[in-house]
Amino acid sequence: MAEATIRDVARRAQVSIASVSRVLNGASNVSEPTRCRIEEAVRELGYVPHAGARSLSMARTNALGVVLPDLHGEFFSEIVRGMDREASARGYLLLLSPLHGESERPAVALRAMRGRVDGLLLMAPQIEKDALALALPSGLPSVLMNTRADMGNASIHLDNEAGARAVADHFLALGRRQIVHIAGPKGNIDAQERAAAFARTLAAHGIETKLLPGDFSEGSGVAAVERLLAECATFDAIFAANDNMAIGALGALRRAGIAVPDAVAVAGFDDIPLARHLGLTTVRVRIAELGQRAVSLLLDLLEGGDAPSGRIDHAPELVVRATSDPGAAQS
Amino acid sequence: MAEATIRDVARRAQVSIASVSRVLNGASNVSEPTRCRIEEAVRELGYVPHAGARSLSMARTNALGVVLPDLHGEFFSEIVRGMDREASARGYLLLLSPLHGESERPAVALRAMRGRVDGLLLMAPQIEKDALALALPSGLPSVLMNTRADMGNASIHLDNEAGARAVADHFLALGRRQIVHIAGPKGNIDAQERAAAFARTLAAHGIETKLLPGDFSEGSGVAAVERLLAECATFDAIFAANDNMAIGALGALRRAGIAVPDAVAVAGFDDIPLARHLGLTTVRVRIAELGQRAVSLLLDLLEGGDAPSGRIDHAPELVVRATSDPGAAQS
DNA sequence: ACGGTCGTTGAAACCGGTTACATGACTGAG
DNA sequence: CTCAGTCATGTAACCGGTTTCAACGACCGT
Repeated sequence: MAEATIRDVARRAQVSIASVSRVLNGASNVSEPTRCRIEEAVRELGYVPHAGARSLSMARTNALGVVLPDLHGEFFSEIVRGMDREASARGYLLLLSPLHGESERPAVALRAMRGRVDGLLLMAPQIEKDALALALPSGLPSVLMNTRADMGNASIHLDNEAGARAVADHFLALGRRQIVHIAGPKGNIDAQERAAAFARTLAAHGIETKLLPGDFSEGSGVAAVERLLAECATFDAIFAANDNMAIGALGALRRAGIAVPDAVAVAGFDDIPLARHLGLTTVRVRIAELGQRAVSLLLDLLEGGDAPSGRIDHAPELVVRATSDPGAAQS
Repeated sequence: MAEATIRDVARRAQVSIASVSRVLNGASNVSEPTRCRIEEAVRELGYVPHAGARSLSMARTNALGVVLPDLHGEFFSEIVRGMDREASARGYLLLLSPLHGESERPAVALRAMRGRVDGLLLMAPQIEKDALALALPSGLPSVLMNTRADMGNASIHLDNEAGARAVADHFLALGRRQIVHIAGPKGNIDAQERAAAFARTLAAHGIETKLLPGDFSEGSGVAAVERLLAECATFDAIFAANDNMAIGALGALRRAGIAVPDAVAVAGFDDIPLARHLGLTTVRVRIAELGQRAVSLLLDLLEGGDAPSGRIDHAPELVVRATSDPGAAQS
């Protein structure tokens, strides 16, 4: 049988659809007997309101669009978990649209959201400012996460600079001087900021950073270390632009019989759950919290009407563990 | 300015909305000059079709509802990744609705999906058959994952029994005889099946399984081991109902100075990415593939019209690593 | 007995699209 | 020259709800 509609309910209860709608939405001005008849009809027909139709007429969907790049592993789950926590606490659903294949036009993904969601969460560290401005649906309240553009949109930014600086200072304090950075993807703003701040901090102490390419994948961390070994390079510390690569590097070092942290200290960025288990020194981002705050900001924007506008900064924090400090306590 | 509608475009291009709709959907029967005028109007107004309205009239949303329990860590990200891979490859979006707080009525989450999605993916290992039958919207094609009920719905099941048996056999082959099982949540069907099959297999060899309660969280794995130690129990192998708990157990054993695998072998279930890094022996589920297959099944159901109906079985596979075999190769 | 008020109800417009069908111009065959 | 058949286009119904507004009856005070 086809799904029952509000009209079926109305017919069965011998009332108009208006009354049914009122009962469904808990309007007060319906007499007791009528309400009962309607509720019974609803029950008998197993009627469930059609959310799509409702959002059309109310111009409100109770859903948020989430557009993420092809995130690796735990970063993805953590951020979605955080977003979901806040969203469902406030009665919203999450509509996921991965931007995978950075090649693909982001515009497509964004356009598909029109009329489906009340607001948009967009994380696009790869996209150029102009492309982004073009792709962003103008009518949709949006929160940008870790993007370059700053065009009046509410946004939340990770303080990559502070994080990278903390790692540099930490390495310096450990007395390391031959320092390697495994960078993230070329166009990625987070990767760029981390690399730049890291190199700058070291340079201020007269130390040159050896830069290796990477793409945020574990494999690229492995490759970077293998390349160092092949070149017979000497180094006593590695800072990878994210934990995934740091973990790859760690594995490669272990296989090569290089002592961590004695010979080489290693640090990552993100503090994914795995980092704790492996004793990886890293920069804690509180990823879930980042997602949660982004949603919270967006919903305030939506519900409050007035913009707390804001550009929020999300501050990271250095977590020292065994890969840089042999005596590091479990944390 | 408010978002442009199809009528605005029509007015601007001096045509009827029908023609605009035709151009938008690539219908062939529109003359070249008209098409151009319309395309230009679309561009000038920055018009983007309203997906919600479209789905209402087409009775098709191109979205799939995903209802998951409050999954832990990597299991969640892996399964969503798999689902998303298949869904977006076939042009669908994912609408997430966590069923968190198992207390909360699942019915609410499911009802909210009506009219928003074309099909439903439901993973609810906790829910009783009757409750599920009640909550499932009848008109919505659904794929059930790891649920007890089998009510004509398409479903995909993990072969928990085979997995648990494999672990039992493995422990026996290692010569372990004092074996502990850390169980999952009480009402969880996966947990129940694993525990039952494990105990049964051991019993067939005259070995009694010591059963400890758990809830799939890492902390409960820690707690279980601590309890064993407090009781001064003797044991030489632990099978946790999932990797998270196994990892917790591993940490607790390490802190207690108990050698793994020499004194105690440890195994988990799921093979989350973390398991590989920690060298945890486990049962590989290929979680992402599970999600992908579920979506694939659902879409075949939707698009093919005819039901490949099927109940698909997803076979797991034992992966032996360092926590049960000192010489285990990296894998 | 009458006008006014209130609470309940229904008719109909609307949200933004799609699409069946009608219309009218134009073409080619008989 | 007429008639059937195309083709491009427009009109209007429809998808399943919400909401405005008017109608209606009961009840009230005078």
